[in-house]
Amino acid sequence: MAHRQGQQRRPSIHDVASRAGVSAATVSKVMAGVTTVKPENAQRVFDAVEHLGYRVDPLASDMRRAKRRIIGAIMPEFESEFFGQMVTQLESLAEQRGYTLVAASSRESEAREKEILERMHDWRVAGVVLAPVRNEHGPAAEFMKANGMTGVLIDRVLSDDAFDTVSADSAAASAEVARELIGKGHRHILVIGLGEQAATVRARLDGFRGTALALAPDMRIDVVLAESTVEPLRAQLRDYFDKCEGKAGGQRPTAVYSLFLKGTLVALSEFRRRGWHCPNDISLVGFDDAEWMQVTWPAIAAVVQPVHQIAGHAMEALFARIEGGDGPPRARLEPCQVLMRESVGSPGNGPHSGGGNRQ
Amino acid sequence: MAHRQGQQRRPSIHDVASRAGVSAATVSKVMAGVTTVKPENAQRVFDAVEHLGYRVDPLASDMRRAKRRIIGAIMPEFESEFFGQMVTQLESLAEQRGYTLVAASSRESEAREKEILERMHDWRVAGVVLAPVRNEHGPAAEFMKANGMTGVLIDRVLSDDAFDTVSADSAAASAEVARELIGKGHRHILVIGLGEQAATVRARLDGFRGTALALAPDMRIDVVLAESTVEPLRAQLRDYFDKCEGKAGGQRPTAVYSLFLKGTLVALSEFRRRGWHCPNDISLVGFDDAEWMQVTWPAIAAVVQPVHQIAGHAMEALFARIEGGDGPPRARLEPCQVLMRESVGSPGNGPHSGGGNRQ
DNA sequence: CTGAAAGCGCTAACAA
DNA sequence: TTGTTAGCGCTTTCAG
Repeated sequence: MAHRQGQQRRPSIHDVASRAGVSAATVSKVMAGVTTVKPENAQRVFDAVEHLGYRVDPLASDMRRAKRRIIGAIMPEFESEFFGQMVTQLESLAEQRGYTLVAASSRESEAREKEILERMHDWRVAGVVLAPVRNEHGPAAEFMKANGMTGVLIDRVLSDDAFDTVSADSAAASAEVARELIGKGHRHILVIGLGEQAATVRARLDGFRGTALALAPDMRIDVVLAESTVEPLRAQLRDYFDKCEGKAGGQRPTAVYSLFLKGTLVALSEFRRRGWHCPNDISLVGFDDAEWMQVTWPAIAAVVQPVHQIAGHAMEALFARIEGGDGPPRARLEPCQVLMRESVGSPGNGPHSGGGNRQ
Repeated sequence: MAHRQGQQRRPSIHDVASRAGVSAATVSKVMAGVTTVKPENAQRVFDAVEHLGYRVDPLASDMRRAKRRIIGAIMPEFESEFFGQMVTQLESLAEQRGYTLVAASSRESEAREKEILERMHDWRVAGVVLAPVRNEHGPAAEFMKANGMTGVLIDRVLSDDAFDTVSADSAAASAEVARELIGKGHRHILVIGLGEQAATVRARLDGFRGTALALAPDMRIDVVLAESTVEPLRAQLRDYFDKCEGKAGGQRPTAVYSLFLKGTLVALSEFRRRGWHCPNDISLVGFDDAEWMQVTWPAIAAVVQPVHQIAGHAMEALFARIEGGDGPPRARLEPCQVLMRESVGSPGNGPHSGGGNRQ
C-alpha cells in the first residue's frame, strides 16, 4: 500500500459542532458571519474550526441555496493572448465576489458551445459569460434564453434582445485605422476576415469602409473573407495576390488590414512566401494585439482591445442580473487603442516592385 | 419585470419518478444505465425524462459519491500558447472520462497557488493537475501531500517522491540545441533564464552546457538569470551586452539560447534596441515555440514542447491514481522537437560589427 | 440566542 | 426487480 495517495475523511460541520459543544446550525451561523451568536459560543466554534482545520464544503453549501456560487465562462479557444487574458480577468473578478469561475473552451465549435452550456446549466451556475464562436444568434444563446439562464455575451457580438453584451468598439477602431492608412497615402487596401464572425466582421468592415470612402471617395477597398476556418484564407489570399501580380504593375494593394489575429499571421506568412517586407513592399495592420508584435522587425501595427474593460463590464452586468437587476439589455462598446507601428508606411516610399523574392 | 432573466425550477429526480410511476431509486438506476430494471419501467422513465427535459444534477449526484467527478488544473498563467493548449487538452481528456475540468491560474504566485489548491480541496476534486510556478517542492505540493490529495505535477518539475511528474525533456532538447549551435560554429553563447524555475533551468542549463563543452571544450558559455520576474532580465541583459561592447570587438556572444518564452521576447526586444538583426548580428534559439515564430522575418528557432504527450500522460497517470493505482511515483520526460529556423546562422557570415544601429 | 427538523437532489444498502 | 430508508454536508426556518 505504499505510495497510495490516501483520501482521509475531512471534518464536517458536525465534527465542529460536537467539539464546540453547540449545534451544527450554530456553527453554520458563525461561519456565515451572523452576529447574533453569543461571543463565547462563537469563540468555541472558532477554536474547534482551528483545531480541526475545518472548511465549509462550498458545493454542499450551495446545494441548499437557490443559486450556486459558480460562474461559467465559455471561450472559443484558450490558445490566444486575448482569451487567455480574458479568462484570467474573469477569474479574478468572480473570486472577488466569492464565486468560482469554471471556464470551458468551445474550440470554435457551435455544437460544442451548446453542449458546454447544457453542462453549465446542469451545474446550476449562477451566471454565464459567453464569448460565442459566431455571434449572438447562435444555438447557445438560444439555449440560455429558453432555459432562463442569466448571462452576458462578449466579444463577437454587437447587441442582443435578451442579454447584455460587451465588446470592443470594432467600428470606431476600424475607422481610426482607415484614417491612419489614408493619412499615410494608401488608396488601395485589402481587408481580410472570417465571414463566420458575421456581426463583428460587418462592424469592422463597415467602420473601415465608411470612413475610408468618406476621406478618399476614389479609393479601392478589396475584401477577402474565408467562410469559417482560417486555412482556406491562406489559399484565397494567395489567389488574390496572384491575380494582382497578373495585371499591370501597381495593381496590388499597398496595405492590408486584417480583421482578426489569425488573419494577421496568415498575411505575414503570405508576405514571407512572396518575399515582401513591411512596410516597404506592403503595409499591415491587424485587429488584436499580441506581445510579440512589438519585438519583431518590423513591429506590427495593431488594434489593442481593452480586455480589462470588457471583462470588468461583463462581470458588472452579470452580477447586476444575478442580483435581480432588471431593465432592458444593454449593449456596451469599449474603445480600442490603435497602435501604428513600423509595419505601416507610406506607399511609394519603398521599392514596392513586382514582388521579386529579394531573399 | 420585463427582461428579468428568470430561473425556473428544474425538474428533479422525483418529478421524473412520479411521472413514470416508479421510485426515485429506479430512476437513478435507469440514468446510471443499470440493466436490471424491467424494460417496461425503463421506457416509462425515458419517456418522463424526455417529456420533462430532465438531466441529473452532477453536483448533487457527486454529494453522495466518495469522490466528485471534477479534476482541478492549476496553471501559472493562461496567456501563453503553451498553457492555453495544455488546458484545452486536459479539458478534452477529462471530459472523455466523464469528468469536468476546473482550471485556475496561479498568476505566477506560489501563495495564490496554495490558495487555489485549498479551494480545490474544499471542492473535493478527484484529482489535480498542477503546473507549479516554481518547482515540485513548493507549498502547493506540500499541501497536496499533507492532505492526501491525489495529483500529478507537470511542466516545471523533474521528479517527486510523492507525485507522478510529466514534463518536457529539457535536458535532451538543450543538448540538441547545443549540438546545432556548435555545429554552426558558435563558440561563445549566452544562455538566459529565470532562476526561480530551479529544476527546469538547471536541467536545461546542464543539458546544454554538458553537451556543448563535450563538443567544444574551449567554448565560452555565459549565463544571465533573473531571479523571479521577467522585467529585471531586461536590465540585466542590457548590462551584459553593454559590458561586451565595452571590451575589444568580438567579445560578444554569437548566439543566445533563451530557456523560456518570455526570455525570447526580451532578447528580441534587446536586439531591436541595439539594431542587431538575426542571424547576421547574432543568432537566437528559444525554449518553447509559438505560432508567430514561423511567420516573422527571420523565423525564430525554437524548442517545441510536446503539449499533447504531456497532457495525455499526465491524465493517464492521474486517473490511474484516482482509480486506486499503486506503486512508486513515476517521472516522465517527453521528447521535444528542435526547430532550427532562420534566426540561427553561422558566426562570421554577417557583419557582426560593433553593434552600430543600422536603422 | 440556540437547536431540532426539514430538506437541496441524488445514490447506495437493504429489504421486500 | 423495486421501493424504502438513510444519508452526503450544509443551510434555514421556526419554535423554544
